[in-house]
Amino acid sequence: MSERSDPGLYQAVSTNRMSEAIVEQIRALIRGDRLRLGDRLPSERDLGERMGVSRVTVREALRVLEAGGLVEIRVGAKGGAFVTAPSSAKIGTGLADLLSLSPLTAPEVTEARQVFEVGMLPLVVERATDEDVAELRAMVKEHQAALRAGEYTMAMSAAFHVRLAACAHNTAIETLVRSFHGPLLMSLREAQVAAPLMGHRGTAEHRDIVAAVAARDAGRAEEIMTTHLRRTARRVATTADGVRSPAAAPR
Amino acid sequence: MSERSDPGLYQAVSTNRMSEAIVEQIRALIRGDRLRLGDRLPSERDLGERMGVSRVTVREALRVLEAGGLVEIRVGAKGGAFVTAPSSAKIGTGLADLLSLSPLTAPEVTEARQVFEVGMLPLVVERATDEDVAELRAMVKEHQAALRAGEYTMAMSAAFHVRLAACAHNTAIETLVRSFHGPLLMSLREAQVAAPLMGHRGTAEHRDIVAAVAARDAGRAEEIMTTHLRRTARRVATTADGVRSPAAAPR
DNA sequence: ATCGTCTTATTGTCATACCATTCGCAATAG
DNA sequence: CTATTGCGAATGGTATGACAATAAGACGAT
Repeated sequence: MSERSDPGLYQAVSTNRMSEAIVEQIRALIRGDRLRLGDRLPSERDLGERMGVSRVTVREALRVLEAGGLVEIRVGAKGGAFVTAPSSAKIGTGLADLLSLSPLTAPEVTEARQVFEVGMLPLVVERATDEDVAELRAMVKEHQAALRAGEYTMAMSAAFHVRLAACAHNTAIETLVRSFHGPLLMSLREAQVAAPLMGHRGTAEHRDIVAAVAARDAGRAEEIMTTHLRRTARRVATTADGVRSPAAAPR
Repeated sequence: MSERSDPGLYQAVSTNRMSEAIVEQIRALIRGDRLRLGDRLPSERDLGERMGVSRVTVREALRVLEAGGLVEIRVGAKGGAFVTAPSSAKIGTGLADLLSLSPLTAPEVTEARQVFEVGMLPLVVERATDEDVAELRAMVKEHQAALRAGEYTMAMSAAFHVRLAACAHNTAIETLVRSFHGPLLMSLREAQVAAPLMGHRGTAEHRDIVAAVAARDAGRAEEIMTTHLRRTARRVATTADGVRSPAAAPR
């Protein structure tokens, strides 16, 4: 992590794999805007013929592109590979996969989340519409009802945070927050069961955050959110030492 | 964007593709810790036989897993698919791809970046070691020299920001910052040429940020960074209206 | 006009074969 | 005895050709 001139952007270009070369070529076409959203690539046979490779090779390339969310593949006549914008959901799950399987630990992810979710609040406060606030309020109400019914879940909490992020009216921010909640949910699901009372304070804080947003009081929102997330952080710390604990428990 | 109970976590499970089923199966094995870091999967032929599918199908599954950074594939005797932790670099490029090809616009990404890079500063200030500061200083010096020589590039600026993020000593944060810089670099490369003088103020601000970090003055660091990034944001706004402009310019 | 049905283009999968790479081991040379 | 060389086997990478499954559109029968 101490490289000076930031490699990591410049990847090893040596790939003695035909399919990888094809992936790069098509990726370049997409990045370079020569292939656009919705465009259809030639059929597998066609591509293979043009590039002088077999269909298998082309197919492997397409699999990779598909996995990366760059193309969508449809079967049947008029089917084929279509350039697609990775949906927000696709990005989210991709990110979640990456995060949950990476060497990142839960505390690290949680900390990053704190940075982000607190940092976004000024934008949220500035841009939240009346509809946003109304929906947040409804959400809190709903969650509190669920809480009384003993049906409050971490998913609800996550939904709140995502909805709050949406108030920043910035897709990038919302996507990131959404992604953060994926892997964490997994690691926290049982913690929730272990500490069901947590929800009381949690939803109360949610309510207060909404109030602060409604009052356009960024400082107060940040303050509450900081406390709120710090508690989550503590919970993470006491539950697991990693999203995927590096030295896993014996099976 | 207004789903209440956060689907997106629950994906369509219907995939009538053999290879996808295999992917899911292996992914589950990895998540469930039945396959661990460094473990070697059976050979393609072997896997195919066990699962009752052809080698091609297995290979396509492996391509997907490989693209997702879950396995690494080595050729030769004793080769095969090995379970691997996605490297930070791999995550970064995956993220970069996702970001740069998503419907996210450059202003959005920039804004998210502002949130994040400013928000992380307290952590940076708190945790930066003497070595960190020394290296940052060296970096700034180097960049200023490059600037005088007319060789200052956006890549250098990006490297600085990444190095600064590394001072938070949190891999998640560093990875995110690194990822943010990938797509942005692309969209800014020519802007840099258009406004070469920009570097003077940029490096000066970098220097001041380092000074603030050294002085453990989070407030000051945030202040400078905010200004610094706001200028970048303006540059982005005037250069392109999107990382990948949705309605692209005619070719 | 509407509803099946056929045609056709395209992906999904298979079986087999051959090449390239790499590792381990044994034969051989010193 | 040691070091080098060379061979063989395991494994991924690619090619070929074939057939099945699917979906869109054309066409024809009612």
